[in-house]
Amino acid sequence: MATEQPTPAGEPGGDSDPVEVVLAEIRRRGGRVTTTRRLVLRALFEHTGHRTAPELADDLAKEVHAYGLDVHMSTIYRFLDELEELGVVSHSHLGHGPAVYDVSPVGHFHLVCQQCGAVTESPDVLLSALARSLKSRYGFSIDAHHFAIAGRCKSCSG
Amino acid sequence: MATEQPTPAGEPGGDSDPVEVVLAEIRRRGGRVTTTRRLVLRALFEHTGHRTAPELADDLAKEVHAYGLDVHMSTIYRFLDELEELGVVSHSHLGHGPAVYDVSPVGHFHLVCQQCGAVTESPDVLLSALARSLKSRYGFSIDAHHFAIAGRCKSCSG
DNA sequence: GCCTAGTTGCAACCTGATTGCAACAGCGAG
DNA sequence: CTCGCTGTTGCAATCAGGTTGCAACTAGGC
Repeated sequence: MATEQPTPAGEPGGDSDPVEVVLAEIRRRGGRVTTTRRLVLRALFEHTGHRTAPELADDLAKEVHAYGLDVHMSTIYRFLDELEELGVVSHSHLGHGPAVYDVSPVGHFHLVCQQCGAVTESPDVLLSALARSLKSRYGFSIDAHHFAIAGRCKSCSG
Repeated sequence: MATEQPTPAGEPGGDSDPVEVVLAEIRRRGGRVTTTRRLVLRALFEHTGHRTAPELADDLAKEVHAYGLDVHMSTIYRFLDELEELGVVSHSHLGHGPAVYDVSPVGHFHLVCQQCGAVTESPDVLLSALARSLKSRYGFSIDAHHFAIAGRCKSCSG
């Protein structure tokens, strides 16, 4: 196992490489570790920003060519699905194009009920589409840390 | 653009029907008023919620059947496009399904710069996707009126 | 009533995404 | 090391939402 691929990043010790961490988790769940999956994960983690499945496929097409492999869209979608279940990535739909996949956000923002004061945590990813819209339209950057959304929680909105 | 304005002099008879108001605006722009368009508009205004183009088409298929007409998807999409330019509706992409079209929101929310205090207005529609996500995931209803987003404006984020 | 320019129906096409299935391959048992 | 179970992949077919080019049609100004 963990046949260390010569990682270009030169990470000391396999554990710090998020790619290998995820692969280990997959294996623990009874999944198989394949070259394709390692490559998809690498492409995902390489660029911190969001990627679409087609973009991913395109990147892989180039990199993978060196291995004489061909990575199909269906494979990518199926794997991304699995990664999402694993909590490694999450996807959201922006505008017209394809869905974008982000490596799961660590942050969250807060929903505050104006009636009962209850606070609900929501992952930042729900905000990403809005954040991008506001950024591109007004040049406005949301401050996620100081960000709370006012409204009514489930039990108070009845 | 002359969105419907409540005339101080009082509403003359037929003008109160938003469908006819929009049709009048279309005609004034040199557009043609057709039965199809009247029906699409009626279907749009009938349900206040958001509708998808396929839903719209489905509704129309039934209603229009009485007129012996057939309304094509392409026609609906083209007309919705035009309505969007007119400012009558706006569409947004939620989840996986088709885009949803809403009769244009009247409201807007505020972007507040934490550094210089500048306030930017942004149409509520940018919030609709977020609002729906929060609603379906947490049952949380955003209060758009008391809603301000904190962050940095264009000039302060540099 | 005529003509022009806006509209419509239609069919072909595009992209993103999903599915069924046969072939393949990881990896643990033996 | 080999075998075989089972997860994974490639592929082609399929689906859905959406767009476009074009010929036929018609609203509405003259």
